[in-house]
Amino acid sequence: DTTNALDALSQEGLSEEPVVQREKEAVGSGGGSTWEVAVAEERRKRQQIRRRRMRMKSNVDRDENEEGEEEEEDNNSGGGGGERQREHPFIVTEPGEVARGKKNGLDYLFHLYEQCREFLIQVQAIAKERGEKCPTKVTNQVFRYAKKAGASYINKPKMRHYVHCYALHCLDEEVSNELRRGFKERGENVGAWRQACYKPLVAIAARQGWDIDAIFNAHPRLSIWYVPTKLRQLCHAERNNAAASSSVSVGTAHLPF
Amino acid sequence: DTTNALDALSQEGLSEEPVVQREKEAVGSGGGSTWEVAVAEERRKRQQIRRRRMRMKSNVDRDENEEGEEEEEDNNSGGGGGERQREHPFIVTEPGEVARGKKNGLDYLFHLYEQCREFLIQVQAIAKERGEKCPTKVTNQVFRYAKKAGASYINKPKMRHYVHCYALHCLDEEVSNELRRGFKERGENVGAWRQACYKPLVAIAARQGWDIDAIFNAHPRLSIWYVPTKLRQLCHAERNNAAASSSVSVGTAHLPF
DNA sequence: AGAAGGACCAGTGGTCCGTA
DNA sequence: AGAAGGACCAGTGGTCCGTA
Repeated sequence: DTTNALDALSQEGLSEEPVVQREKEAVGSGGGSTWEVAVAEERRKRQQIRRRRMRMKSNVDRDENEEGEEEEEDNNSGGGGGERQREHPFIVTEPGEVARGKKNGLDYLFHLYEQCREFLIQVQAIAKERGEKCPTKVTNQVFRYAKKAGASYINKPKMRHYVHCYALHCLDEEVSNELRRGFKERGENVGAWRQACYKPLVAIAARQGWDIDAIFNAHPRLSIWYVPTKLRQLCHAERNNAAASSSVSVGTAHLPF
Repeated sequence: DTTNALDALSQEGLSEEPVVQREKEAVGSGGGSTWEVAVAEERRKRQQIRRRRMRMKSNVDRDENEEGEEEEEDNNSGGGGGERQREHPFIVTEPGEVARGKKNGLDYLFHLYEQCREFLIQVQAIAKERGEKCPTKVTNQVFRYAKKAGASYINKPKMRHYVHCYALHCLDEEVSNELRRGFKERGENVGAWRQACYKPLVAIAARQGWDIDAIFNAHPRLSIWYVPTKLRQLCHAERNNAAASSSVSVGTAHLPF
């Protein structure tokens, strides 16, 4: 069937890329600024803790090596033989286009969401058979099941990262397709395309009373995914903006306070 | 309003009862036996761990007291002034009957479920206002909110313990009321009444295709409560029993294997 | 620089079991 | 003996950040 064809298409050859350094993540736009400051502070604190822990850990590693032979330098094999390989990174592709080289396309990305749905359906069937609690969403349990079933290329951070892109694909395939074509043409990277998916979704929410949860739940393939935090926040912020500006235009006719 | 009247009714005077010893809990009836053995073993292991931890903890307590003055004997005040008092225990009451003495009646019990619903509605309103994730069930968050709002007599273990009793009250008030009258008349305790609530619920499930989750979700006041594990298990076990015996009666007409 | 995902963390559902 | 509930625990949703 077509499912496995797509799988095979994107699975040959896995990547090993060079390393550079790390950079601070840019803060997303479009929210209340005091809130963002608080978030940034919190993040800074955690980073400190993490770094301290990290340093301690590497000390321990060194200590554990003190006795025993000298390790070969530049040895990155880490002990065992089969290091788990990463998936190829995504690139922006047009609908129907297959990614060339060590890349995966967006049809493949969306296909992963369909696969998760199938795994959920299997988990649900098993739960019902056993009379156990039956998940309605793609939970940790489903990701675990997918891994056991051999779909090691499916993981939670990745799926959560692109949920809103899949949402746009479900809710307005025309708009989604046009966005892909535009971003491909301009040679934008996946991150830029991903960011751009938010805006049309907020526009859809605006037309439907801002209830993004209701919008997700009304769609049979989308209802099994948790609404991403950032999308929810954007809808909320934009609703407030819209309300504020409409109340200004109303308010000036009557009284501002 | 009537809400506060009921509250006041059950709040005067709090209990201080004598202490005896502890006993092993009887295992519930009506499930697969190999499974129950496994559960019992698991429980035994945990008990050992817990007891060991307990012993260590009381050693530490003693050590911490070593320096400092001798404590007065039989001092159970524990340091501060306002020890938190427990609620009066429930007794089986008829519908409309108010419990006498240091007891609470079952109308009061069911009233607590209505109060939780009101707290949930408030939590939902706040979440929507803030554009945050909106709970559909009575979650930890709701219990925390209830406590902060001063309803310290509401707590999770208690509410979860009697959910199925409330379910029967919601789903078939006639049957629920008759059960209460019968158990009161025979002078049964709350535990016995609570156990007896399972059977009519399973009968209701049997009539509706065994889907206890669907039954809970279809009822507006019940849908906000998680289906209790034991009720789910009983429905599952009974469904299998029913299927087995019907397949026997069918099987004998054709072939047993 | 951009991206994939191991691994962490705060707070959850669930309920045991020391306590009154 | 029967019951109320503090407190624990395994596994969750969420996502950071060291890694390729």
